[in-house]
Amino acid sequence: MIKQVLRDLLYDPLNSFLKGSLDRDWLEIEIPKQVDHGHFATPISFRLASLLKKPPSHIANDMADFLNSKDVIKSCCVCHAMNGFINMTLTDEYLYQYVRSMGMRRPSFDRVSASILVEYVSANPTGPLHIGHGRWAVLGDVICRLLAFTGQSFSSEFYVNDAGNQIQLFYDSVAAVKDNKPIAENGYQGDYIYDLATSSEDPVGRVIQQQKDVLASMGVCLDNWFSEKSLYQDACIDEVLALLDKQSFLEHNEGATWFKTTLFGDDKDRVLIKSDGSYTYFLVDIAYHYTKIQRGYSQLVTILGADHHGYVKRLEACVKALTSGKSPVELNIIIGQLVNLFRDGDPVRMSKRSGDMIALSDVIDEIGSDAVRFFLIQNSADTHIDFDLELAKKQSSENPVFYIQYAHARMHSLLTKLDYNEENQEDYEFTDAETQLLHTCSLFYDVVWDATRLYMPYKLAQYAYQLARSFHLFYEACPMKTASDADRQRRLALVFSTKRVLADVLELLGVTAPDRM
RNA sequence: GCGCCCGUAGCUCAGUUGGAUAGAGCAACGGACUUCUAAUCCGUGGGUCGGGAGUUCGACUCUCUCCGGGCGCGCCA
Repeated sequence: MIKQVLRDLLYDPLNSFLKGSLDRDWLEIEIPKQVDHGHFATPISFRLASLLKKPPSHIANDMADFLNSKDVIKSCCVCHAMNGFINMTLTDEYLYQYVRSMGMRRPSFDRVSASILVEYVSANPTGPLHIGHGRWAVLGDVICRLLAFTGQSFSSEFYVNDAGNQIQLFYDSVAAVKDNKPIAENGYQGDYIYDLATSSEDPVGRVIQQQKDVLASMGVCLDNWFSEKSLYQDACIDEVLALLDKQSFLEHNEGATWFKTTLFGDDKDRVLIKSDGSYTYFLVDIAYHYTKIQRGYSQLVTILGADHHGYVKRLEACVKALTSGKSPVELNIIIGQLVNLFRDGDPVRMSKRSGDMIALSDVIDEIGSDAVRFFLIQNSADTHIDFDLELAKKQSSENPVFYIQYAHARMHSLLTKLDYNEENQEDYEFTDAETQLLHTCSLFYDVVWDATRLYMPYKLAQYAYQLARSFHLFYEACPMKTASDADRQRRLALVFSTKRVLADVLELLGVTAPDRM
């Protein structure tokens, strides 16, 4: 990672400047918003101001002078102090060699956690997935791709709610249609119920298969599909009750058994065994989380829709109680805000119970997996998405997916048509547009790492756009066909490196990187 | 009533341990195609960061309060 490289480069000189009192964490590397402030900058003088009792600008000036006097810095970087910041401009050759080295090997990323389980989608198998499920799916999938890319130990899982009241209601609804009886008031009413009723196959099994197929059609494959029903067959529900009881987390009241979740910050205590003796969903879910912990995961990542955020405190209480007195397990819940579908500005209804809903599969059929994935991943999970189907279909500059893919197609075209020879590179005098492209490329691993450790995959989508933009700009400013041999080979080398980065980015996003469009 | 999320340019959004003159894209307007793919690029205009108060060298960022929008608050799943 380039920031790490710079931090390592600056640490020793600055530490000697400060006579050995430099804390590594203070040496923060930023990317200036304005290009004339250099490629990178550090605001370290602000941190040191109170310690040294000098104004930041003085400290920055002294440090920049000191750094520029050091041969090891001077060979790769020019430092200049401005407004208290130390701005750094890397030499073209250093930047180029760094970007080139990125293609040779990946850096060794830190561990996020010893072993991670990512649970996502986990929709009820009582009907088709909708666009919101699509969002959790892409979120989870890109997170998993990032975890794999950065060498983490992890697994992904879909929790199948194939037991309980809703399932019974679903079976009843299908059975009613088969018997030519009306579906109950609170039953499932969609057209798909009538389709399912024409088959002798188990409707739940068919819905699960359909969900798998839809996810696969958008490039989402989970490692494990965990059945809720299987929990009833194991002894783990009893084990969980015994475990909670032993630690006095349970309470019997009004004929029911309660879990004192208020001990762990919940608003009120929750029922686990109803007065009629049946189990609540929550109890079974605790058993599910018990198995996660038993399976040895040290971090549990769970993606929930915003319509379930009221459940967060309960889950946190559950994990805290189950690990009480043991080594802690980190629970990391990501809330994805809801998605509203629009067509030409008009909202499209998505009620599960009514017949007129648009399923995720319909959206994928209409606009394609690439566009669906990109539109669902490009914003922070915290923002509500208004997803306009007509916009996503447009093949124009309004549509970022095409902008990015077109960049890749252009790169491929250049490299095949202009006969790039990797050995011919010897010129390191880059123009502004070339340097700017190199700089953007150099940030790739840093973006990957931020997106991974913060569980913010949208940062990667934004980087994809930024990289495509840098490239299109370079493309306009730097002709290759008509350039001198030296210019052409230097630029093609840059195209070659950029293409590799962009292909990696698109692979991480699960969006195709077309060679021609 | 309580809890979580959001409010930044006409629109969609970045801005994450508080730091430079608040940034992009789209849309609008004006330009560039005998070309390596114009699905592109260049230029212009556009802001009381929802309102107010506080914390300090410094606040879009932290605290409080109010306003507006979304979603939750079952012995449902």
